[in-house]
Amino acid sequence: MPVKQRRGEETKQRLLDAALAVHASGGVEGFTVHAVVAESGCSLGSLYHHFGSFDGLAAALYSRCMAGLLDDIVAALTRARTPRSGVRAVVTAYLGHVAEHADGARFIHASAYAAYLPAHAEMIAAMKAPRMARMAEWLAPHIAAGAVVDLPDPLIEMLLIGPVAELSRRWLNGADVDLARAAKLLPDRIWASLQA
Amino acid sequence: MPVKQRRGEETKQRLLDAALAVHASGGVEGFTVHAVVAESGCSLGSLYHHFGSFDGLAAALYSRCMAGLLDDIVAALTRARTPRSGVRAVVTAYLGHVAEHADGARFIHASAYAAYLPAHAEMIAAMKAPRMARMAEWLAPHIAAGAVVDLPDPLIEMLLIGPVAELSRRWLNGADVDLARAAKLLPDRIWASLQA
DNA sequence: TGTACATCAGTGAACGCGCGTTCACTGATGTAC
DNA sequence: TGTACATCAGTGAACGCGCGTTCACTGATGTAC
Repeated sequence: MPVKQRRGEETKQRLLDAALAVHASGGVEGFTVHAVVAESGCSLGSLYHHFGSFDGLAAALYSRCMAGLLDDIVAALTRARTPRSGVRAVVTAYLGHVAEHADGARFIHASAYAAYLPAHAEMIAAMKAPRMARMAEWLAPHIAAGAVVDLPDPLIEMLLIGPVAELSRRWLNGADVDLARAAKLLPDRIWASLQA
Repeated sequence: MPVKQRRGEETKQRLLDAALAVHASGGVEGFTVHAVVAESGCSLGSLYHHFGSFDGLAAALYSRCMAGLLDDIVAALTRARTPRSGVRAVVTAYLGHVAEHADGARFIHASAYAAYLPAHAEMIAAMKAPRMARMAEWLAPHIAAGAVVDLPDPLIEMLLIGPVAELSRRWLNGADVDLARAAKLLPDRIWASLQA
């Protein structure tokens, strides 16, 4: 049986950290294996040893960033009781995460049309599925009780996440947007669109 | 004085058409000068003669696609009288445009974090400004009359466009989404979030 | 406890491919007189 | 009307750079007995 060594995990994390830093400072254009390796202090061979390919590293980084975002949202949602406070929790958790982890959020958004997502679709789906399920479980009783509109599957998510995601995208692109103010004003407006 | 020749404009359009086709079939990864030139039947030199660089061509294509989308939205909005019908007009026009010009919409969305947008920011801003102004003009009296919520600048746009943009992104990425059904259900929900 | 050994982890020079770009050139167009 | 000529438009082989990847190798770790 294969016996993993501890330092291997440390090296992987160091490479992922370096990749995020390179993407944050150099954008999609500066995001290359050689730049990541130079930033990390690890060797090129180590990167390939642990991730198999540069796309593999990018997919792993996406997965780590997205897990962080979803975990923050799920945690906030779990604390909420009413659907209205649930909407507020999701919106503020999303915007708070973006503000606090701007580099990770930028990487997530910039990955939208990248080839490494379809290439590692199963791994990413496995990461997303349980977290999305917890959100759906939270929401279901409120839909059943008639408090939240009963819409075809993705539309509720679109109404809830759409405005927040679009706003984050602008802010991440350097537009002059006040996230804190949006976190105060948007929840009630979005709740209005979801209330039955 | 420089005298432009007619065939120049035809060549430019042929190159832009080819670029869109290449992006549609090969994605961001297949989107290269050589692929575009091969698809177009024009020469590499012609591309550089007219666009200066490959980024220049990409920016011009983005501008053409975005102008098409905004023109459709503005035209639909102009026909509407009430704010409620205006919201419906924008949502259906956006989704209709995406369905009918999927390649162009995909190029727009995939360009979000590309380097050629900041590099040609003035040209793109010049294309957007008058169209955005017409939408703002349409909306202003309804805000003044107290029919639409008075929110800080980008938030109204986020509430209106966010869910639609996010849904389009999913559909363009191949998710199983019913755009026609969304066009029927979303407008009233979005209107609920904008009504004062 | 200590030594042998299988396997994991790490190294970095070298490679080949394909990218965006250049450039010296020919051909087409439209204006001047 | 016809010819000269300036400029626009189009051509494609060639170039160099930087990308992702490979590979033969050394070193570290942890288990077996």
